[in-house]
Amino acid sequence: MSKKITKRSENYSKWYNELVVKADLAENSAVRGMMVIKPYGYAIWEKMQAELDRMFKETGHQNAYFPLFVPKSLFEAEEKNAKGFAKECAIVTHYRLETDPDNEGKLRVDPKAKLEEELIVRPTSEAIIWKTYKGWIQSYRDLPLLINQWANVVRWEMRTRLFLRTAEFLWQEGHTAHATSEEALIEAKQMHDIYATFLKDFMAIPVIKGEKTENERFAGAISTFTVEALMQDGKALQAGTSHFLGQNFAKAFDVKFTTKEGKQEHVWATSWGVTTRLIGALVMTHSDDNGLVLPPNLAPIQVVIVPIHRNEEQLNAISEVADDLTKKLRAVGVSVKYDNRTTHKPGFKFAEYELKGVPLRIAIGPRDIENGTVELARRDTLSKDYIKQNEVTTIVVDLLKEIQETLYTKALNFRDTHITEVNSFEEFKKVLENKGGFISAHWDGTVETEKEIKKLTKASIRCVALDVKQEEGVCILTGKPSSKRVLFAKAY
RNA sequence: CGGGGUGUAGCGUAGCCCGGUUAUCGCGCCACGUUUGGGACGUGGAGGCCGCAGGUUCGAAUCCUGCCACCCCGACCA
Repeated sequence: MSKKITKRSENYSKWYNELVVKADLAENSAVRGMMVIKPYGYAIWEKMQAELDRMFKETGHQNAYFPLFVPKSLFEAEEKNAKGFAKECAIVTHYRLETDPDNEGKLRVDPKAKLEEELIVRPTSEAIIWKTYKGWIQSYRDLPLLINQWANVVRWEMRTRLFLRTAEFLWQEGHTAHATSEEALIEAKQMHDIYATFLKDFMAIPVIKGEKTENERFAGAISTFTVEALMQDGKALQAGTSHFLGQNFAKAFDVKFTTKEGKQEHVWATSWGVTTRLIGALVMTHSDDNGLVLPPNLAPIQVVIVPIHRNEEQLNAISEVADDLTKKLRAVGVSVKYDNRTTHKPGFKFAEYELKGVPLRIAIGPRDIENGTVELARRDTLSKDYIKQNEVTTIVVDLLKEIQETLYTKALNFRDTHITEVNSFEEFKKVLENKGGFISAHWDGTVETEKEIKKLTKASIRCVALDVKQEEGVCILTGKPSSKRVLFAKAY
């Protein structure tokens, strides 16, 4: 059995197997890069959704749902946005099939059923949402409008990658409208903070909060705030973005409101989103050679109980203890699975739940029944201990908290030791090649230089950190003056 | 779309250069029995349009042509 993961760097997709599979839709199908999220993977997404949704609602947002299809004329209304996504759109041109007279039992597109106007499958929903907002906003009393949508979007990327860049993905997209520029900017920053907090507290992933350069900015945005994470292989991953859109969309869709003073003004907008890519980030941040390692706050199963027995009599005695523990743990909000399958041996189950990243495992055998103990094993450290049955609940609760913190600390430590300051282009290339991670360097602030560095090294500017300190220096490529360092990295 | 690589059972593969019995092996799957404190063992069994189409040949997994798919690297991107 070769389920054990031997080489971490080889391919993260081995870890994904528990969570997701590539969609096997049809032979010769043009559909590529779609994924099927398995129940266990989807359960993680549901937990993420629940926590994010709670945070959104606590900050005054509401959920709504907008259509999947965007008429082309609507889509092209905001020019920059349309241009940015034009190269990766799926387009609906017909609405009916008919039996193919030349091909028994087959269907073909009915040429008479051509749509007058093509429909774009949303790559993002700004257009359709702003078209709708136009009808909802008349007065300053209608503002702010704070709406979020949980949806799927389609981006027909030339090259897809499981989890990180699938052709269809799930996400949430928030779209807000405000009376003033200041208020919109505060909203964009607030959501940026919420993402950083979510990543830290639930995913145990440390992020760098920063702003994107003009070159990396969202199409149609004035500024893009990003949370950047670092994966175990030294590559950076954009984990979430929040955009200040200015009045671009309000102007494109003519969304105006009457101020208190009776003046007509365009509204100010934000949009922000995170996607199923976060599951990829989770996997690539914490997992080890034995498989997934899930932070307790997101693990669908936090504790698994495995019985060890020779006969039915023993199993019954163990089940009694297991059921009791299950009840007590559930009472304090711990999700527990008692795996009493008799079709698999304990060793098999141990390996299986390690692969699935279950944070804690309790094994109960005849010896434990005699001694009033259980064996408790941690997924993160792979260490084991015998503890008293009557102490299980308190120890488990504490340990889940501790594992959550340990995972974060470990990831933070890795991240911090992989931010390297360099002062020359030679040094830059050397660090990039040998160590990876973020490279903090001076840059002259031009798009040309950024593109040139990317061309030469494949590294891009991930962000200008919000907490960056002013510091005189010279651009590592051009030698022109620079007032602060920016963070470069190779990215997914 | 450009460069490189790979398609053999659910998964991983041998065979291909040099054409020739019934296509190899491991995992997984099914049945029965013995097992169960770290991925059990034995016996028996099922499962294959050898990516697709065409060609060469007495004969093709193997040689030739075309196509398709997937993987890696670029351009694009959350």
